[in-house]
Amino acid sequence: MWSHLKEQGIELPKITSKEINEQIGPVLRRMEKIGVEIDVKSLNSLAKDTEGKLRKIEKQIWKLAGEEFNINSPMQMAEILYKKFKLLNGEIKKTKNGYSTAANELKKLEGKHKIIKPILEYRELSKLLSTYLKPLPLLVDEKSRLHTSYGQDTTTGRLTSNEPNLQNIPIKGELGQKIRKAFVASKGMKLISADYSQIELRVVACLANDKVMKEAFIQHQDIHAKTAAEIFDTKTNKVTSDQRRVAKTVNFGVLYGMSPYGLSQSLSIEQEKAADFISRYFTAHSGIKDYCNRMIGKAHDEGYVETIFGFKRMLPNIDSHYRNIANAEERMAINTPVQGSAAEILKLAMIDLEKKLDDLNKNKFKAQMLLTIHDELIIEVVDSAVSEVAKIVKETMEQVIKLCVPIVAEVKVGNNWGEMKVLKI
DNA sequence: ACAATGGTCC
DNA sequence: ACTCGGACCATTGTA
Repeated sequence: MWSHLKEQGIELPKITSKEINEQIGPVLRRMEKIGVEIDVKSLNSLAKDTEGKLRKIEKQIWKLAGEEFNINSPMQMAEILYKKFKLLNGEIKKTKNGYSTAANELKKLEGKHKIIKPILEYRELSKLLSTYLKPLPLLVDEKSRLHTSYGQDTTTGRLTSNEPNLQNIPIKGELGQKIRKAFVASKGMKLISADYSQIELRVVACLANDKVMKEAFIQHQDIHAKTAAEIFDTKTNKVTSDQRRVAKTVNFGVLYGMSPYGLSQSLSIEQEKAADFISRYFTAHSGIKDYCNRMIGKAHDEGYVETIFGFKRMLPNIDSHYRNIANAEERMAINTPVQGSAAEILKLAMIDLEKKLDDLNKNKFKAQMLLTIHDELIIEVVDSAVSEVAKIVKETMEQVIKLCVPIVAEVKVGNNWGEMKVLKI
């Protein structure tokens, strides 16, 4: 399938998706067993603070609503907002049973009623309280370490994490940051985080052999700014931060097989505008356009698509006469090879790194992998070996496979997961 | 026990 | 009219 990659100078390690998954197994079991240390006191203290704040906001919301109701109930919330206050402005999405009260929809009403803001704040805090602050401290072992379980049963080849899920620990917002800070290195040790920079876009640049995108990565350009220049028809150095933000969404959209509707929703713009962005994007990136058509064609012809190491995803409904079902599988046809190949690259790097750390630990213990979060690794390392290990991690990740563009991993170090400093290597 | 809704991450 | 890719989990409300 991907034999054409060789002609681009890409060298694939001689290994199959199945072998990667077999070899990553023991690595994952070891990471599960080791676990990650949590500052339980800090989480408990944050939980207390947050409970207090929630009680306050709850009262405020009830006062504005003129009655007491269960803020956690979308049903009761819709009753208040849409029946009592008639805040429907014509652009609120419907759910199966009524009008949505999802945050995205409520934001459209922020200017219309004072109750919206505290509701959004309540939602954020109560989410973090009930999903992270309350449960996590109950799950630590006698050494205050938290042990997740990694799974491999996904449709794209990504790993999963559950009981607890450590792949969706908050990062946004003030409280989110504080929660990350409660993931700490043991005494005398540091955490190293290493994440691939735009690995999926680099992968698709190669899968699609897209001239413009390849050039951008080879020259280490700001890919989102460059895309902004293309779709807004301006110079890269004249791109505004707003234009760049839009372009970033467009670039993500590519990976998801974007439709004008989907793009318009995530950018809160008109569909016509979104369609125009997409059209300009595909004009600038004919390689990507061809790639999309090739994957859809393959799914039609063969019934599946696959990653660079041969992980297959069946797409049995690609010929459905229900356009929405067929369209959904077309998007999967576009996304799966990208997301899946990127996942395989990180898994390969983990297999490599495990061996190197084993060697390093032979004489004296120095470092161990703790977590994997799709394009990121968290490693715990003794203070004295930080720079040595950081270098090994970065090189392992960047050299694990030769793509048609450079692979870049950013390495950071800190005493906890919430405040890490970039390491120049 | 289960579906619906909503929200966190990459 | 089309309701963007991949996961896990909490809460509500009904069965």
